[in-house]
Amino acid sequence: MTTRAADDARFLARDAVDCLPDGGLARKLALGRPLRVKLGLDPTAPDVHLGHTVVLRKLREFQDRGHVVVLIIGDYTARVGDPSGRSSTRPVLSGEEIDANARTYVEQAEKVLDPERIELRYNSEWLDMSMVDLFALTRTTTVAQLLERDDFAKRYAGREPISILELLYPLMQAYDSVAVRSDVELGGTDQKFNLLLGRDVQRAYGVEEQVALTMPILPGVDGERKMSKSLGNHVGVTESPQEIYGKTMSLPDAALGIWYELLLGEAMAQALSPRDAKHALAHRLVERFHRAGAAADAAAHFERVFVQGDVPEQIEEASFAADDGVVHMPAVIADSLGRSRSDARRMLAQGAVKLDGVALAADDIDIAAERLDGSILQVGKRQFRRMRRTA
RNA sequence: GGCGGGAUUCCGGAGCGGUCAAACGGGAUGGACUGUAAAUCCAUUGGCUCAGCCUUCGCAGGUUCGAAUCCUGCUCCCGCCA
Repeated sequence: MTTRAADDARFLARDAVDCLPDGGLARKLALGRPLRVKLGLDPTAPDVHLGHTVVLRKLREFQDRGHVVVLIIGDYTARVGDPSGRSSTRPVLSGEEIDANARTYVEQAEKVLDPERIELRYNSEWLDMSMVDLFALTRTTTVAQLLERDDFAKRYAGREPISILELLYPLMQAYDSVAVRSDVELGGTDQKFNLLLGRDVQRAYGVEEQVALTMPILPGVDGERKMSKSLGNHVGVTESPQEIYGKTMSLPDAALGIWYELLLGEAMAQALSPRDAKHALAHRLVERFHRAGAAADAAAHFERVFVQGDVPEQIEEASFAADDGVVHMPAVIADSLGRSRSDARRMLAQGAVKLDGVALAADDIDIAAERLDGSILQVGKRQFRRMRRTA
């Protein structure tokens, strides 16, 4: 029993950065009951991306061993809004928006998690507390403790503003752990402080302390910075097979190893060339989030459009009108691609516009409608429209 | 409560009476190249009926032939002292 717990603990913590305190996870597992493994979700950004799946995959491992995942929708915190001053525009959301976002989030998370072993909770359930209760919560922690957190410490030292509300966020998150009696809380390494604070606060409330398990941060498609939607380097799990495949292929070779490790949970086969390894990775990621066969199609699309520089199989249609048999290209490009006309003119001037694969000259501003009708308009490398005349 | 600093184009950040649609960096887009939507190099980056015109520099007024730049009021933000 105890040996088994130790083995399980070793397995579950194998790719974690921290698993605190030492031996804590094995002790929890030795209790022999299903553990409550907590993950907090922010319902303001309902797009689950590959970075999130690192933690979700870990949760899944717990589920597969009979434990329960407690997903906490931070609806109350979202309603309060804006934790970091003006910097990150985090709008205050309405109840309906939060509900919708939460549903979307869970739906997407279930691409990785086992829906049968999820307990879904909303933190408004317990955070909508009285001042007296809030004071009790704030009494558990000192400002000095909160200032231990890296970003607070930096901003405090640099005399940058830190709002009281922001200081309260870690406490609220910690209280979530009290409320759901979590045995383990997961997060990225950037959550380490918050997860540990959860232990302190649980202890203050006389609740059994949770184990803090942190997973490495997945770098985004730029291979450098952490994957996040706001940095625009993310790959969403709901994106099209083509997008997932293409974005994965754009990953710098240097980041390949980390992606293999964190997303597939295995080392990259050394025998493969970076190119082949990346294709294999892209293939498996697409398969994970889409129907069987989608990966092969995406690979074919990639080969065709990016490697061969060819036209994709599926092209959106765009219509144009031409009263006098002549069309004004800047207007057509602007209308069909959603750019401004000035931008369209620049594209023309730079030779970025092709009609059926043939580049238009910079002075092809007005062209015959017959020439455009039925042909494929291409702007840049990857925007294609099949043109149809309407008038 | 007192004193001081600030609000600029997608972001950061110059500019401090004309030569400003506004330096520079980031991002984005396009081109070349490539196994790649990577890297690198080059170009573009407010709008338009485009050799010109129109709208931008927190908001509202004012001074001036002329203002992002000066003045007044307002809004918001930040810091210091108490």
